[in-house]
Amino acid sequence: MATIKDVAERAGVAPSTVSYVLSGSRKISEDTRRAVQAAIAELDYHPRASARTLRSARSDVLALAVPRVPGEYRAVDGRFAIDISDAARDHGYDLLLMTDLDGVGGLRRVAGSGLADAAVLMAVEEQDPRIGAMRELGFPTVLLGRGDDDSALPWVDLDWEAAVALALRETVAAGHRHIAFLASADHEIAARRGYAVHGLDGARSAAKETGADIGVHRSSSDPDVLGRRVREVLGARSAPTALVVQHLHRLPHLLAEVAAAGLRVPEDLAVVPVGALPDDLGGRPLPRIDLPVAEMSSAVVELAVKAIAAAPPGRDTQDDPTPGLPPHRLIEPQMAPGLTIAPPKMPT
Amino acid sequence: MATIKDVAERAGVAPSTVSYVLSGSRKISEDTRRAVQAAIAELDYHPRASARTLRSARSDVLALAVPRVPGEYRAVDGRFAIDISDAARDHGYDLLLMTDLDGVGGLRRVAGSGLADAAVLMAVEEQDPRIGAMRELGFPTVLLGRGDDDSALPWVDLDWEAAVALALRETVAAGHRHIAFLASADHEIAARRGYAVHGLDGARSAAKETGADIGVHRSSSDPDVLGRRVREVLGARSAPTALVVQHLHRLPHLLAEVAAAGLRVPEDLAVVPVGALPDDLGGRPLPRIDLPVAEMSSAVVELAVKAIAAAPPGRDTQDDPTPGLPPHRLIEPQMAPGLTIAPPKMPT
DNA sequence: CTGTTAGCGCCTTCAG
DNA sequence: CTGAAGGCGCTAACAG
Repeated sequence: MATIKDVAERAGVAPSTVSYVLSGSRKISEDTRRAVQAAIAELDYHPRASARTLRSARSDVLALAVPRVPGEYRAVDGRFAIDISDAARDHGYDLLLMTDLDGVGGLRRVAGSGLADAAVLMAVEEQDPRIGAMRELGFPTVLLGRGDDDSALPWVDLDWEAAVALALRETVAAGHRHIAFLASADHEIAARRGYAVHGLDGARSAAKETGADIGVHRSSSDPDVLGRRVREVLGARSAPTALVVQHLHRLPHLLAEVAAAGLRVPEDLAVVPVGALPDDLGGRPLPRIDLPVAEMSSAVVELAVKAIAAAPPGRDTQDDPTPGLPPHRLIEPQMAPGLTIAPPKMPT
Repeated sequence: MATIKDVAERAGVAPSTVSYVLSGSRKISEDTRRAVQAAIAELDYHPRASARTLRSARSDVLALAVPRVPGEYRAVDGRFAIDISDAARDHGYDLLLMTDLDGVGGLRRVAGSGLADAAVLMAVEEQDPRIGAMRELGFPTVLLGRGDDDSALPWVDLDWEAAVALALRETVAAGHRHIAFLASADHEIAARRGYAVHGLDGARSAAKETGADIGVHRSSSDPDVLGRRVREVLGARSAPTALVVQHLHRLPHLLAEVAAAGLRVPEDLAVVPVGALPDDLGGRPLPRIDLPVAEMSSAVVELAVKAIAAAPPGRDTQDDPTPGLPPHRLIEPQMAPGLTIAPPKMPT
């Protein structure tokens, strides 16, 4: 294991010179630089991360806190983990994956021990205890998904209101007049999750704006309940010609219900998912609004890096009066390109 | 940011005493211990990870190298990342997610800088350059999936041969005599990927053992090609009554083809996926062999921890003659409980 | 049973 | 333009 001293010796210079060559924070003569770099290559020298971190109070690591429900797995978590890792790398950071079953303990440890410089909190819930804990510690933290209190911490989220409104507007533009909107599940709405609430808002404003007949229906995580509601909606007297779906967890199940009702997609019923991951679709090329994972990941890392710059580690910025609101990024939704919403069979 | 010195001062003891209380590597009187622990709690003291690592040459971090194809995302990668993180935590390790687009560079850096104590390599390919690089560095490394050379590094994999054989045997046991086995895709077989090769072996041995008519067909990552082959198989004169599928990437597409051929599942055709993730199934309760992600994750972390213990960091063990073969874990496949394979409509 | 001390590898003043 | 020195926080070998 080569150290900076070994490199210096081999290059015939002082250790500090090697350090300066590495950091570039001082002018070094061309000859010296070359000698040093040759020595580095020959010895396969790598600076010890721990020594750097100890000195500089910066680890160049971001922590990603993934919520974990035992026995359950949400595909979106893994997807974001990978993309956020890519984004972090682009900014010179490594990513530490925290899947803590016991809530806030792991995050406290990582923050307190200086293992990471900032945290990204996924799947933020109302009254998430992690938010308070991180604020109390004065630890730079960014939320993926809006919390209830916009002034608390920086955050990034898809603009769910705009997304649902866009999907509905496009559906109307395709000629549909009777549209069903399948919103989030009961318990998500009851918990006033951001995406659930804002999605409903979007449906409301689209209905007002377009004047179309838009029926709003809640989903359910119980397949049986969901199936019953879908059958009700599709079997009603003035059945919808299009279905805009925000609750995608059971989309294949839902499509099976549609098929079982004797309806073909999209001839009899256009189906438009909102906030979709590729896996949600079961391989079907539906017109849709994708969840912009890469863009959200990039944005959340950018905010994390900014938060680190604003709160230099090593000093308690706890009593800092937070000059102004924390920043946020509301990501604009877009229809997936290259697909069009089929028109209704018989326009009414 | 409290240090061990602050704690010592507040407790009226020496810094080393605090250290000993923390590590438990020395007898400490009850009174002293209590005083120290009170001080720790009052100051909310956390040991600096970087200082510990610098001293001990151990970071208590595992690196997970996830292969990345730009613009592509494999759901299985995210799934394993989360589960391996859980498993690492159980062993006292944190997990660093490496999604390096430029191959072996990131791994070298993490290994050389001491950021991690060991690496887990996902989705190992034949002739994977990362394997040689890690061996050369003498860095503890474990493979998730078999490489071609079993003596190279410790590894963990599902026993794909047993899995395919089991699925076929169970299908035969359900009464089927004409079975189609949809193997891995052309390019996977051409590349001699472990799971592809071993899956074919399993089909061969099951055919011999049961005497059933088992047709082996290669899959394709091209949906059109796959569709054509499936139609051929299902439309043949002696059409199969069951389909055992190892290539799950396009399962929903495949099921759509089956439906388009006018066949109902499972009445007309039993479908049995092998090595499935929940997402692969599109919500359908098919009889199947699941990919045992949790078990594989746990096993891979165990081997990584053992590899660390065998190669104490800080000393070059490069010239160690590797006393005996590296360990491995071949995970035994199991049919998903609570589901049965439907018998054929008209046994032949 | 507890205290003192040296040093892990690096960076960054300060001197030359 | 380069070198020497101190200290980041912690642990483990030496005292006592």
